[in-house]
Amino acid sequence: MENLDKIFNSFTSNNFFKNKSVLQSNYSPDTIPHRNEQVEAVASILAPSLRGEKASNLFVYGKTGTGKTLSVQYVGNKIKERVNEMGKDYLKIIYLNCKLKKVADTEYRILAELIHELGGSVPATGLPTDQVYNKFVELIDSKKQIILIILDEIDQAVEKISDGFLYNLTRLNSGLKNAQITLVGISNSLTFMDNIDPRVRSSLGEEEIVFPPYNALQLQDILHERANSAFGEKALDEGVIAKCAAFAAREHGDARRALDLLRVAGELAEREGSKKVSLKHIDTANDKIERDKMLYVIENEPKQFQLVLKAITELDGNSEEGGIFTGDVYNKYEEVCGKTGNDVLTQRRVSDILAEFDMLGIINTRVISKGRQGRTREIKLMLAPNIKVKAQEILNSALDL
DNA sequence: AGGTATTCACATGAAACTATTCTCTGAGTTAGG
DNA sequence: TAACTCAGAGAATAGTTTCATGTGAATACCTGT
Repeated sequence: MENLDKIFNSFTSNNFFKNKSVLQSNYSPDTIPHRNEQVEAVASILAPSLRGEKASNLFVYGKTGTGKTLSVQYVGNKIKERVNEMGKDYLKIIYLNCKLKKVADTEYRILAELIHELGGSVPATGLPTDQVYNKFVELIDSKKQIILIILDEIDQAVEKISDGFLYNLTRLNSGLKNAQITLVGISNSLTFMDNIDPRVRSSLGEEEIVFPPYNALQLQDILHERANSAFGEKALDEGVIAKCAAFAAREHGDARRALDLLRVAGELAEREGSKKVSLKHIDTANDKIERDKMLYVIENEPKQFQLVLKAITELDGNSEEGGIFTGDVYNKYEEVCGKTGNDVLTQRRVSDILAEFDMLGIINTRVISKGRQGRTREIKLMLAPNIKVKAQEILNSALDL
């Protein structure tokens, strides 16, 4: 029991976290370093809504962790504040993350969510979509107002739904007498606009802003700023921030990643009861993040995928020299299916599953020709030994072995 | 020896099938007028 | 009578199978020296 005391003590006495929430991903800071240009651009595009006029639709691109969402929300809040100061209420801002499953991954659900945000309500199912549209129109057109709809991760939604829905949204304005809608789309994919209905492209992309990735120096600035309010004095070793920034810069300048890294490193140091975050903690944190991400993916993979992965992990290491090939995996996979009483998929499908694992980075494959022995994929399992052990445990319990 | 043709063991594509989830429609139900 | 609810028909979707075609190089088979 004295162990418990030790754990609790390290949390109460050694509080070098002044305010951990600053490092969490949903925290929104007062300033956004190195994004002045973009923030100003967003602001000037959306500014007309201050006067109750319709602003141009805006489309924002950029990789994850480049501050897109943050900047847009920031500007949105400022505008909203300003409008409230002026004592008006003709502006409504709705933020919707299209990636959230079960909330916004069908046209119907997105609309339902929008209506919900506006204070209306619709049944979870049962109504035809155009009626939901009508309800939505009715709701917003009841008075003169500007509706600013921010659709985050819009590429995810379109992938699932099709762009017809965006077309409908952009066309909605022409049927409105009082209200006007401004759409702000945020996309992680730079090529998103390329395969979209031209009509949608022209109306949604009236204005476009690209968010470039941060470089290592910029990441350092960001980290410094947040670290100052997150940690107590002298809680970080020399070079900790530089190292975090360097790690994240390697991953296309993902600031979120950098902050996660710093936070996890801090948590590790805290748990250890050490007074400072050292470089070593960063490495451990990096491993841990990587590991947790991998294991999370593996755990949530569909059963058949897990069966295939199980087959690969069994072959990995103990297989005779020369690597693992598709045929080997398939045989092993059949065996595993037999043991666990699962249906056996065709080789064709397993081939696709392998390709998907490749995409996820769980395995690495290369198509090689072995001459008379045919053509196949050479497969390498990309899990570090300690992760592999853990992964096998997860697979075994998921497959009741 | 040098050149061609075969052949293997899958890769890669397209289309069709299937089970599940969504959407829509109309009948039945409810409640207010 | 209008609004709501719900079951079932029909449409969309994801996961998978079937069928078809493609592929790189080791190996087999020629061919002429």
